Amino acid sequence: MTYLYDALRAEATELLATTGLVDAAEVSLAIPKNNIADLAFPVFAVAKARNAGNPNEFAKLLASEVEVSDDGLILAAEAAGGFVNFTVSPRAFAQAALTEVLSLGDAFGNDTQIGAGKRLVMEYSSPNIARKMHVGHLRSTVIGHSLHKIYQALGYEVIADNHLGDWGTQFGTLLAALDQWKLTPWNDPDPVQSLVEIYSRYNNEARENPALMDDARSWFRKLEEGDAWARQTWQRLIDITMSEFDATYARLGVTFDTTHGESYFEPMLNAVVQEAIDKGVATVESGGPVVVDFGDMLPSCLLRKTDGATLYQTRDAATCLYRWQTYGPELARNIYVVGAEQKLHFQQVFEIVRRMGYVEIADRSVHIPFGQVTDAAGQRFSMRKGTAIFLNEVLDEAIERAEAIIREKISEGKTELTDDAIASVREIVGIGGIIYADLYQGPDRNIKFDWERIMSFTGNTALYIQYTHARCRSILRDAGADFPPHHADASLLIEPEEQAVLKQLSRLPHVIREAGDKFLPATVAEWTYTLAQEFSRFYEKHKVLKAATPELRDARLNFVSAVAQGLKNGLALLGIAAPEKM
RNA sequence: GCACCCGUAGCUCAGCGGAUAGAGCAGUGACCUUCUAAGUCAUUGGUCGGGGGUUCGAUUCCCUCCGGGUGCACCA
Repeated sequence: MTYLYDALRAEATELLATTGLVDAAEVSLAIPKNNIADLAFPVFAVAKARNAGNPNEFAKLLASEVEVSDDGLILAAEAAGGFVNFTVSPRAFAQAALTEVLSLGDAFGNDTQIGAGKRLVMEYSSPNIARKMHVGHLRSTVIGHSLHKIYQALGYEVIADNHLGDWGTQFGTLLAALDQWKLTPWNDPDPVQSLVEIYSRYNNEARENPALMDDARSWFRKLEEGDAWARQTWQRLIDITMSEFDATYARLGVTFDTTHGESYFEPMLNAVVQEAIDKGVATVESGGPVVVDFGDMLPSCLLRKTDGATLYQTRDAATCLYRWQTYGPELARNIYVVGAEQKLHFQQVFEIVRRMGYVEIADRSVHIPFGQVTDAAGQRFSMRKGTAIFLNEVLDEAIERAEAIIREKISEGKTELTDDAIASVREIVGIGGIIYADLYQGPDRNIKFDWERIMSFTGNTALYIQYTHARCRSILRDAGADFPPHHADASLLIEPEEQAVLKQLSRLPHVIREAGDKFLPATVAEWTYTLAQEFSRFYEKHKVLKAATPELRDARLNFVSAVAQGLKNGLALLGIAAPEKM
């Protein structure tokens, strides 16, 4: 897909190449700082490579040799320091920019050729069955979901997998408790909460009475062996937990294509361990444990314990191989959105797979790590200490805070909304705020969970972007039958504020590609925020409905429509909704 | 001890080889009879953790030190 953004760069490159002073391949263009120009070519590297002397002089020479054409997008080339700066022709640029946004609509920014014919597996969220989702699950869910949207925009067939924690001795514990105490948590008002309490109570009692743990282990063994009641009850635990998780995902707008929990891979583990041994990747040590030694490269790890049980690494190696076998060579990437504390784990898993001879999938597997969510004092939230904040509580609180600000604006006479509209807008604003607070920054840092910051109602927030979108839609509503206009001449949009908005709009395709390359939704968040900011500056200074001429009014109506579209598309890539009115 | 991540304005973060280091919040001062002031404009605030090095040029790359976080086989 060739966008205006691409055409502009191609034209600048061509202009430079036709001077004969540089080759097209040597030209790498940058976006200038402080809006000095629209595109820049830093000549330093080329000047040096060609022994062309002083970069400032070389830039002057280049700029003087560039001959712009009358029907091109570029108006002029000027030297400034060691740069050749290009400025666009405002009318032609406005025309082209507006046309592509309005004609592509929801698809504006997408470049489906990039991923065409390629598949991509993404593992994210991955909570544990019989537990509550807490703030710690938010990051994986929200980052994963946004990347999911971004890769779809790039044309990949994305398979989102929720890798549930649905296996392990904790299920033996729960089965033992349910059996001994004859409990039916599925009939309780908050079944998952009951499971959490039952689990905790059983473990507490087991501290006094170690025989209880033997019972738990024996129930897990029965589960593994396929005991009918154990299997049926285990499935029931999954069902009641998933019905709660699904409700949370629905609030966040998150969906998955597969939910292959750890149990799904259980039957494959023995074969994987055996294959690793056969290929000399792992060795059986005296006493029985199966060890992988990476030499100086990485700390060694286990594929099988002395008691014969498998480990996390075993399961993830099996998962990785399963995906490669199931999704085939079209699988371009196997992505794990999992906390940074698992970094070493994934290095080990990918290296095991590589040493087993599956180099392609090892190369295509990537771990997207992110920092932890801590409390205001920088302490980790702990389930055990009871300091954990549950995800549903976070969402409830966000929605309440959103409603409070909405009602405040209504009471100040700033807006009018029906009760139905309030009910919808508070969700969009509250949940959007939570998502944006996580995505607007890169994933590496730890995040201090701070209500004042994540539910701020001013500045760089989802709310600001949503508000800007609502203002755009409001203008279009007020235009009534005049929108869409029959004839609109976008070349009238030559005010600096209009040009700034259009330039930002035209960069979305580039931003989506970059976000995909860097696995970084924050790139899209920043673009969307900047677009809202540029539009707000326009909005402050210029009138749309009361523009000086009917022609200008028509052009600006289309302009506003394009901005709304851009804001909506940007937010959608983050997994955030754009309200029509707020 | 070893490995990885982070350290940029009072606070939260962009920028990651190029032009005077940018936003938001907080502070100060303006702007609503005019399309939603949830906004806009102006302004205050920086030895880019310290020190070396590579480079025409370093917040950005390399080394080293300091501070904070995380991980380092029979948990996941």
